[in-house]
Amino acid sequence: MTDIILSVKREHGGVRVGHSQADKAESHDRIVQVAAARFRENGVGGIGVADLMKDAGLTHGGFYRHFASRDELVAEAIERALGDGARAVAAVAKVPDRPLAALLDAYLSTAHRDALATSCAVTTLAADVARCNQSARSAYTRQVEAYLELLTGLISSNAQRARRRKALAALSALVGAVSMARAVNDDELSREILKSVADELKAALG
Amino acid sequence: MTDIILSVKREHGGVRVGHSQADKAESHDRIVQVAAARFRENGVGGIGVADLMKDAGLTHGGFYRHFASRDELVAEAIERALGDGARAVAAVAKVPDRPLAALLDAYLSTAHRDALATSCAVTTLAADVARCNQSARSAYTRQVEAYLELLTGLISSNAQRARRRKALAALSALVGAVSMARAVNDDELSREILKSVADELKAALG
DNA sequence: ATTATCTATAGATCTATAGATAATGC
DNA sequence: ATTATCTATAGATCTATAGATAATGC
Repeated sequence: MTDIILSVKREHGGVRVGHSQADKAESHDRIVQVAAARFRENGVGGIGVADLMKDAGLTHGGFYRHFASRDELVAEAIERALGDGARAVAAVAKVPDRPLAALLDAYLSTAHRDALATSCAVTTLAADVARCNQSARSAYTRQVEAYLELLTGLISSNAQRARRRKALAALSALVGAVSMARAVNDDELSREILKSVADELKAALG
Repeated sequence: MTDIILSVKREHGGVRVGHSQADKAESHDRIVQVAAARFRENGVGGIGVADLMKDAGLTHGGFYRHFASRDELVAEAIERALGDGARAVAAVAKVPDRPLAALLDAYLSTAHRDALATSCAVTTLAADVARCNQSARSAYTRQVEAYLELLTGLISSNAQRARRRKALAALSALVGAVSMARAVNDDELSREILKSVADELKAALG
């Protein structure tokens, strides 16, 4: 509704700081974005308000003009993280040639395994979300359903029920494979997990 | 080597407390056991030394005569949690009739989904272990290999390589299914995930 | 005048340590 | 004498708040 005006930032305490409403919206967005990344890297409990604000280029005292509590940021950041992953997956699924294989290869790549900050939150934040408030869990549930619809559409099978069941098994395998591939400290085994699940799913769903 | 003598506990500060070496070994074991349970329930960072000691019936000051640091307990407790799960799975796999189906049904039961404190650490602690020291990650890796050997032996297929690949995909699906079943806040979807993966795996591996 | 951010700090909690207490075990 | 545990506390860290500062926007 209100126009977003990109205002020039001014000096304050030696650091360029904005004070307009547009600046505030930008700051809010930046805090959520930083939190969405750092929560995936360190776990939801693994980074504090002060460090998050520092990462966002702000001081931690300003935090509570943006959020009533840390929990409020947690809810927003988890929804953001889930949305980030959703967009990435949707993009891959639009590959013209063999979208299912492209999706499986991307999800089960070492790049996805290692890029925690931008990784799929359905895997990376599963344990944290299970201990979270209902709003975060609802966002997670919607994301799972979105993945299932996407996969169901890409699976070649006659019966709708069989496709749904295969999609559930495939999504579970993706989530479990990346979880384990990150936890083991044997890189050969880690790669074997990713490769085997990719091969097995291609055979089962192709 | 040394005989474990169960000594009678004496009064101390109004609470029965033991002071023998056997008592110390018991205390140590109890702390690790409590931690293995609470870390699975609350996450490794979700409970402090004082609360763990309270749960073990001790005061938190005594902690550092048992462990050099909290991290040392984390390593021991994660190994314990992994071992607990391994024993439970091995027990189910010894069911005389259709051990594979029994294993899949037990792992994918709502009981296992809900019993966080005693649940399989390969699923429950995956994200925490990924951020842990090498000793915890080595224990996790060994446990994954143990599950794979167990599953490989239960899968009916000719080629050894195919069985190994199927075992990797099956274990991934188990881990992912339970992770998601815990995080979603829609019980119908949660049960559908568990049931569909059980059906799909039975069809793929039977 | 209002407000977005900053500086400073209160209060809670957490890891770790020091010294006291009461038992064990030679 | 040694030691397993307890009481008490130091020091660090974390969430949240209060009041100051410097900008926006009427």
